[in-house]
Amino acid sequence: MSQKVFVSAQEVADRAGVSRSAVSRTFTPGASVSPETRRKVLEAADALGYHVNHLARGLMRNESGIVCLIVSDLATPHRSGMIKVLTQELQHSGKIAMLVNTDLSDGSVDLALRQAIHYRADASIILSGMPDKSIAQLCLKSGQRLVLINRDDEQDGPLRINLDDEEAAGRILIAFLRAGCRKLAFANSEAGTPSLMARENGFVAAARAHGLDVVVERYGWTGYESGRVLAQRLLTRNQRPDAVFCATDLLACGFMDAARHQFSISVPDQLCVAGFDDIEQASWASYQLTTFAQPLATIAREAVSWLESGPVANSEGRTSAIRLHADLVWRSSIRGG
Amino acid sequence: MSQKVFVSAQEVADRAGVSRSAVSRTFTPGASVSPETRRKVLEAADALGYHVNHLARGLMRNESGIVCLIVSDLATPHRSGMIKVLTQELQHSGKIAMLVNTDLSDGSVDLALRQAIHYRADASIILSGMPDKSIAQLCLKSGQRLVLINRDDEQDGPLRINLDDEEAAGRILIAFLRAGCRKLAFANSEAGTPSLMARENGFVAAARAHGLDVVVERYGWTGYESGRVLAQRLLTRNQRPDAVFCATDLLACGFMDAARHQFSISVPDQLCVAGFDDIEQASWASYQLTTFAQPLATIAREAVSWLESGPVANSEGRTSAIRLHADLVWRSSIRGG
DNA sequence: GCGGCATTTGCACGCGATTGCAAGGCTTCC
DNA sequence: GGAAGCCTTGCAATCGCGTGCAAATGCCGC
Repeated sequence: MSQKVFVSAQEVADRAGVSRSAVSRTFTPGASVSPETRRKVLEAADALGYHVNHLARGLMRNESGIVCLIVSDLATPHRSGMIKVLTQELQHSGKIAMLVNTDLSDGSVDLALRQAIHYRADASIILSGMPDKSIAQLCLKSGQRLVLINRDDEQDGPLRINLDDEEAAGRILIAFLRAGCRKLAFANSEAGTPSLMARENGFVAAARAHGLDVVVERYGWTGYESGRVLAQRLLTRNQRPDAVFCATDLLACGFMDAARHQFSISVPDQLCVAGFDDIEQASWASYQLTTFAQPLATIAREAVSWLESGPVANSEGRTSAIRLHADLVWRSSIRGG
Repeated sequence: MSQKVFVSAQEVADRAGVSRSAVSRTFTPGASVSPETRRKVLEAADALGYHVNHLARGLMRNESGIVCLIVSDLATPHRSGMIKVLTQELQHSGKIAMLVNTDLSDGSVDLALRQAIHYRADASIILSGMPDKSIAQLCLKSGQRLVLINRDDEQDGPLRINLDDEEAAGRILIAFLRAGCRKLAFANSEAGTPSLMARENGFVAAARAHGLDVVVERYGWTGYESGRVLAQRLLTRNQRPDAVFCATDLLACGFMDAARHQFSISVPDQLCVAGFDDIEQASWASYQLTTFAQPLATIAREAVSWLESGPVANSEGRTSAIRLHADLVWRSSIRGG
């Protein structure tokens, strides 16, 4: 194997008997090159295995084609599903994803984020519960476009994509009522992110509108284990709930497991359960969880097409916001249907 | 907000009253700069909000700091867990991850991969079942370092990290025998990746060594649904198995669910089940699956430290291979213990 | 045959950084 | 005091590419 690995535009130019500019123009859409020259260049490029160096191109164009995904709870079913559709959509539009994992607590997060900025990423998509607005600020100040998914930062500039959590909460309440439930509970984590709180508040408000109270319990991180603890707390009360809306499918799975295996409560006969996200596990036979599906494909498409719309039209801080509808996926964790 | 977004080294140099080289050297570890100059530079840099442009640096140094993660089945619990630890480890060592999703079947995969190469990624880590060796070849030819995880390509150059699948299969056989099982089955997908086949072959061989036969069934993709189908096929046989080793936890979950909810078979009383990977769901109360834990942290550490060891010492194709041990995680899907 | 016009091509500069080389400053020692 | 040697520093070349500008080419109509 030769020591010299990459071919430069100069070498292609030499072989094709044209100038280096001609090579550059051949690979620049919309540039003025004659068919004949283009043919010669492409031929030489192919023979030499030439490819445009994106580092150099990004340097010149001042636009790298890199989109930075800033993610916490990476391994969670919902988040990984989101990453999957986002990377697909990005690749589809010729961009490439850089991944910044914000799970760690040491300084490496900050470091990686700065890294991403130093690579002059064109944009960042934040799917992180991290309440730290400074990240977003940093991205904006670096001239990146910014997409916030399921966060509700009151900020100018970014595209904000959210679900109509309150409305969904109202719908699930109706479903509980139809099933004959009256002793309502809401199981939440302590994360306190806007979407989680919207679900909680929407549920409580809807119940109140029907003259009903909701027992709200919050605990820990938004995961399976927290669901179990929440079940422990809610199912040992004097007035045991007969319906619980969990802020997340993961919580719901933990909740159901504790209810069944620990308290021998039958779902949905004695207890109706609903979740949110429609992760894969919600459809598993052991859960059959009624839940709300996040429109992942739509979210990804909206996000990427907004990014593609170019860095223009940014009328000095005009905020764009998209509010999407979450479909109710009906399964057997609620009676009736 | 001003139009000019980024500060260049020149501006820092001007403000600090030094030359551009001094600025560069200040941000290059090991370069020769006097404490006094360094102080002035850092001060100016801080005031102006200067950061090294990694695109330009990568261009000069011919090493970008980018590591490309080539992944299929991104949203799978095991894969997303792998990605999580890898990104953490990479960030920890000052590198940044680019994500290429190989799930799509259209040309965008190839495109994204080439993209990654065009960004002059220093290395690629392949966690993809994709049997396409050409990807690996392409990476190597581009002068990248390459890490293959749980694949067994017979190739020179890359670091290959594998588990001792056969040995693990032997251990689980012993567990089944201890539980009194004699009618053994193996549930596999049709993916046919080396590690899956190693588990199958190892299990069959170990059984044969004990004078026992194994019913092997393969179906579809390595996911929950396939597990259900496999259960359907294996549990309707005349001689119903009393122990099944599933090539993957996801298969095992589907298998258990079908066994319980569709065939009303009690696990582990009437059927012992084991899986592989130790995904989060394996520990959920509904499954309590006995399985093998992939040493994710170790894999990530080995991979990244090998990458850090630099592009040297590549004695023209010397292959490095690491074989790791998978710990058996004992839960209640097998009798006894 | 020639001027006018549109298209193509090459030159040369710039993007933002790294780095070899040589000049300059300082200490040290004879 | 002066030569030797080390540490700093600036100059200038380089990395691979994009692009404005002017020269060159080709085509058309008169």
